[in-house]
Amino acid sequence: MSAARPRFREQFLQAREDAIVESVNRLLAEKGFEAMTVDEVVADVGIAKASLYKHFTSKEELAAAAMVKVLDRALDELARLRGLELNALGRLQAVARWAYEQQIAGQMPALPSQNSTLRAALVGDKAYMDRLVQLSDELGGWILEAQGQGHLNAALPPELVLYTLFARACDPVLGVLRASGAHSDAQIVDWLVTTCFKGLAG
Amino acid sequence: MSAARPRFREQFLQAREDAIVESVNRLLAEKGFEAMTVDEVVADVGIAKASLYKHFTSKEELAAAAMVKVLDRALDELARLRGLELNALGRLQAVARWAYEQQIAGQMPALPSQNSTLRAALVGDKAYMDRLVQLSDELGGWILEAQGQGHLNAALPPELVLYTLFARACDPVLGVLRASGAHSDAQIVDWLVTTCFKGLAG
DNA sequence: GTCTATAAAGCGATAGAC
DNA sequence: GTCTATCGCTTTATAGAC
Repeated sequence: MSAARPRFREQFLQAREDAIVESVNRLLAEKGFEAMTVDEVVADVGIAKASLYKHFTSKEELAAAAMVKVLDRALDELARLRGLELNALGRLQAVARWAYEQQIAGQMPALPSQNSTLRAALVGDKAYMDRLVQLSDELGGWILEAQGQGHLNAALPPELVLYTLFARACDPVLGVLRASGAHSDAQIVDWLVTTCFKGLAG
Repeated sequence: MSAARPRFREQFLQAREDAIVESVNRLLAEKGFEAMTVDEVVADVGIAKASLYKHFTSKEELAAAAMVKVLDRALDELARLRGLELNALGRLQAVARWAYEQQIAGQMPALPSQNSTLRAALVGDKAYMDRLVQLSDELGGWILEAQGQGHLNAALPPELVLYTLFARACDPVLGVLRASGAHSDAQIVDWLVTTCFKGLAG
């Protein structure tokens, strides 16, 4: 163990890890897990591949680190929303809006639900699972509250509502609609929040 | 050109191609485009890889052939629905229901919207594009009709409704809800059709 | 057209010098 | 810890005999 200025060294390494995770987050949002290569990540950060593997032992662990970060941002947003004067439905709609805005900003990593080795790495990651459970618990509470107030369809199982919110956070409709270039980002987000909660019907 | 029983030979080759496309369709529905390997396809059909490449010149072309088949099935369903006594909204809901049932049956191939080489192969495939345009046109007409009758939210651009229907056909919510094992397939389909058209709100 | 065998390339991960 | 160089594996695609 070196004794000389361990603080500086520590901070430098932490900053490098943050840079890696930030690149991974952006690349995952851009192209998804399978299309993202470790070579791209290291080229983007400007380090050698072997250096990256000193910080993270696998590509899956990289993705897990990015997911931890996005879950932290989501939990921060939930905390912020609790401080506002909104009912449960309003908070849930605000969460959906936040997720769409993250996606527009290129900050919403997209992971394939099919990849088994990735899923195994995620469920084995305590930092990830803890945050996922906490997020699900808090949202679950809001869902029950909104259903009790008659603001959410009480005939739907809360888990269905929760899964739907998670799925809509990565809704590909946003991307194709945005690529058409015919509407503003704000307009698109409004429409998507509307269709999520009120559906397509008139 | 051989002159001996060309009909039989032709039919045999057609049957083999059909078997290939059927395998591709199932594997695409199971694991998606990137996770599906050509080796799996040929192992499933029981032929050599070089034989497959005599019928299809690339993995992308395989996927396109599977998409043509599923679009044909969709167009057949649209023709069937036109013969029923349903208004435009009812037909659109029936199409959504049909798509969910295809997904449950493992017959709805899932293609990544990000893969650029795949997209290029698809837009360059006339058979695929013709069917996609025809399907979009017919659904677009129903959407306008339902909006005119006040049964669909007329404030939403028709393209948004169309993209949403396409996206919901591959909605991952169905898979995770089904994996939980707590509900019947019919119940899940009903819920998803409801959330698609009426949203989560009560 | 179908087969066996192999080429060609991409990618995740690591060895070993510094 | 970081680098260069490379391993080892997977996967797409093809060559050449039959």
